[in-house]
Amino acid sequence: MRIMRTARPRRADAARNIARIVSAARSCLGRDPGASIDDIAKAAGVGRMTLYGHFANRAELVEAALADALRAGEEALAAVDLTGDAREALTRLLDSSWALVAESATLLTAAQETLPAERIRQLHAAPAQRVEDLVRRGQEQGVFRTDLPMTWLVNVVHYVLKGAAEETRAERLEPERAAEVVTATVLSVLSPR
Amino acid sequence: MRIMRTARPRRADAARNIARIVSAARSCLGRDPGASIDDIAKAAGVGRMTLYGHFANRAELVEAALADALRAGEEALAAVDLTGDAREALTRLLDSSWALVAESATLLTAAQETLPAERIRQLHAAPAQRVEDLVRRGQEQGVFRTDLPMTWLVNVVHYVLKGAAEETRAERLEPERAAEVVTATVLSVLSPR
DNA sequence: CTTAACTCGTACTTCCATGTACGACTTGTG
DNA sequence: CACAAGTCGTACATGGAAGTACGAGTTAAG
Repeated sequence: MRIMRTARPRRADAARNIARIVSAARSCLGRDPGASIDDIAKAAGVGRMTLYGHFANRAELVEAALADALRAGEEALAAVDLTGDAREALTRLLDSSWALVAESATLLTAAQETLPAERIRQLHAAPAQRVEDLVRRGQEQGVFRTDLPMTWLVNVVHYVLKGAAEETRAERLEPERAAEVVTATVLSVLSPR
Repeated sequence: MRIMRTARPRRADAARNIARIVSAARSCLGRDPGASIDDIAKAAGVGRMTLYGHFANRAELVEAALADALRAGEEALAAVDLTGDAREALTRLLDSSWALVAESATLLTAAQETLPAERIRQLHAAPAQRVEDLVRRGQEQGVFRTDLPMTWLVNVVHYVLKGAAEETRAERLEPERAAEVVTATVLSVLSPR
């Protein structure tokens, strides 16, 4: 996104187009990680040149799309009540996360091909921290296991979510059951032996 | 691989080159799913034209590489004792699978970008069946859960293995601990509540 | 040793996506 | 309404990888 150094305010139509482009990028890259700039511009109902007017290159666009998806996710997740029994809190968190992750799993793949790993890690810091805090709290309550590395416990949640997204896409798992299956699986992984 | 219709025997040097190419393809695609034909030919110590003499296109080559990896896997896994307690059998199977899957996870990604999903499913039929049989036997013994769909139980094993491979590559998980962590995780997922 | 099989360099065509350059047209905004 | 801001089509330059064509040289096998 073009940097406005001292804030000559952006024109309303430009702002609207940027929003449409980012949204189109999220949905196109969410379907096909290799979607071309052209595809995205078309999906946004905008000329390719307009797109280049706002994003200098593919990487900038992908980053904006990923950042937007994560921002939307943060918003939804901030509303989740994480107090009380850690297992129940995790269930609530997964219920809210499921749709989000399923939607953006493919987008993340696209990002991994374009953006440096470090940048992606930074963008994910907030949601990862949220899960880590919850897992730690569960460990202190004695309801979550402590015999595996913390990073693994946190990331395996992500892998299970991604797997479920793939199973759903391949129609081997009914979307209605997905959240339940994910929750049951993750709780099993986190429970002490 | 060029089809020999009525079996004029292949020359020894050609057979050797084919083997080198397939092996190079496995290792190149195992590092970078987007490796070019040229890269692979170079890694095999062979001219690009020689490669095209044996494989008409990229897809054929990728398929040969994947098939070879799976063939090697089958060989190793056929030796595993799957009798007795299903949990112990699964532990043995995972110990042997771990290195194999870690090695070929990226190759599989490459295949998914080139080959039709159906073809990949076919190639994986044997190993998937092996896991499924074992899970079913565990269920009959009452040591594995029955409240989640069979396809999920089978595939989640794969997702955990792939996840562990990624964690290892990112150096967030020590290779020595990987097998243990995978086993503990998978056993937790499969155990009844 | 003869021959067919195989190797492999060079050079070429094709294809596709990225990114740039130009310029005319349209539309918000003060 | 005037002008800057923004749109966007056409055209072009670049670059990388795929796959083809040719042909001279090399080598295995009977």
